[in-house]
Amino acid sequence: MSAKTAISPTRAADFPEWYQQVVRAADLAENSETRGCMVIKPWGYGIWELIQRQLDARFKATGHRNAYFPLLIPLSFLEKEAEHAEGFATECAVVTHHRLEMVRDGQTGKPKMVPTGELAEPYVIRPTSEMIIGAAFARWIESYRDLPLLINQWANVMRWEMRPRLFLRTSEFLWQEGHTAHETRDEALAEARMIHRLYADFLRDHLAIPVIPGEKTEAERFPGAEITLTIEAMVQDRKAIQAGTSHYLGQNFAKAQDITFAGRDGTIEFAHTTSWGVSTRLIGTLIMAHGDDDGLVLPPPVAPWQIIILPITPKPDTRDAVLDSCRALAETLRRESFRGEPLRVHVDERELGGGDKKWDWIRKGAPIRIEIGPRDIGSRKICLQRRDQPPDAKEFAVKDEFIRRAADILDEIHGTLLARATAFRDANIRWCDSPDAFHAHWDTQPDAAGAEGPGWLLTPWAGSRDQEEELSRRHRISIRCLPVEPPACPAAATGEIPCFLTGTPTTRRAIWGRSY
RNA sequence: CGGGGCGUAGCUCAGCCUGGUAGAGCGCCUGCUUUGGGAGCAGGAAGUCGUCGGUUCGAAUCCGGCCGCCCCGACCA
Repeated sequence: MSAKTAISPTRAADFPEWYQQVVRAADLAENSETRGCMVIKPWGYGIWELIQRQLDARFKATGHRNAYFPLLIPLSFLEKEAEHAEGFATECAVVTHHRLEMVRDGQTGKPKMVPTGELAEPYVIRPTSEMIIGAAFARWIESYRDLPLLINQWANVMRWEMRPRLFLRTSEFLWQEGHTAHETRDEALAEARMIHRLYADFLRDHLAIPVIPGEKTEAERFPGAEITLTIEAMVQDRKAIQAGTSHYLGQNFAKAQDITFAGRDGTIEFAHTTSWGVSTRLIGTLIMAHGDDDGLVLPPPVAPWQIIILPITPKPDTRDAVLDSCRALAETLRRESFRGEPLRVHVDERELGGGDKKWDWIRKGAPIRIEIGPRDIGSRKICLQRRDQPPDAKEFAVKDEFIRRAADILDEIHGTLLARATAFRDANIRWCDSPDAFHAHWDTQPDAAGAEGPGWLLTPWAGSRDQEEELSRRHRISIRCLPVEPPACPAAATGEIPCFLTGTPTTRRAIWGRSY
């Protein structure tokens, strides 16, 4: 087996660069001419379409309906909720004109387009849609009978980020944003928590990513929210990625926008609202969670093609027979199903060297590769290769046997990825109950470019916001969440014990880490 | 937005210090040879040297502005 890897540098040598190389090698996306914005290529967009379809089914199953709201939000809308406005103020793209005029350059005579027709009121390109959707909710909701109102939108949003990274933080990104209104605090909280669990389950079952569900501290909350629930994923450089959030907004937005209803006793009340979202950042998380030094590794549920059939055609005279056999196998496999959907199978008939094709699909992360050559037709055998195994690992299987097992193998691959990611995460969360150990943990870690970052700490925590922010600044970390349930962690104490910093007895736990 | 690095062929980069209007490898195209594997040989196509301006007889090369990318930080549901 060759020691050569398909991706250079390796994860260990330079993780950020490795990430970019995987995005390129797997043909997922590229930077565009527009600053901070990406072109999502078919293989990457195919992953997004699958995420979208499968999540959408879960939203529908829990009573939500899709709608669509404007891209442009009147500036005055954003001003209505002070905390919200302040939170997004520094990253808004603003539309100030509504036409262009052709003018000729005085010296060169070259035509130039200049903006003209200044708008009386500028528009903000939505960084999120609470305000424009809230305005609609205010019109739609009159009585308690109109509640709950459960709406979701699939859309693009724009946040003028200072430091973009493909998929992880781009200026424009694709996401879904759920917005709901409820009669009572309890109902709204139940909604926010239900979606929170739905996200955690989705990442586990569809992306093979184990997450830690928890609550954000005040310092990390969504601007304007009362409670922000988050799912936090650990990726292979041990950094945390906030993979999805679900907010209980209290009556803050209802009061700012007059979302009121006539209650059961006839009095006018403010609705309790929620909002929640996941974005194309999930794809970045996926790459960093499962990718290896040969490229992307896709969990089968979101692989645009789950099985790649590679015809081996060494001789022109057997070529047609091999291709026919491959196409027939693909057709048969497509009648099999994986989790209720037909298997997604592709025959790669490109006129390329066999090795080129094989490595192309390794880099793209296709879960299963099947090779069929002239000799296999007679013997009814296939050569099976799995992306959760080394590139040269192969198994010769009887074709009919494989057809029956295909979906199970995909499940197995999913299980392998989830188990690996879970083991990695659990091995990199440590219990910490003293300030000295806490500081030492962050201070002694190498600050290299490679995947050698410090793991997470789990601590008892009863500190103040100021104390949290001081520790965060000092070590360039943050409280990722106050976990709903503390993760498996050797030596972790349970029950009411002293806060590691203040000594105040507490049952609360915090997870600390560096994040993207 | 601060600090650092960079922008030359599709990709990775050399050339820049010591100005004289472009090179390599990979990839691509063609042909031959190979063929259970990221092949070999030969030939070929491909670049307004990020952009605008300045210095100069002459700028990829020197100087300045701007744009973009990468890393670190600040910021960031």
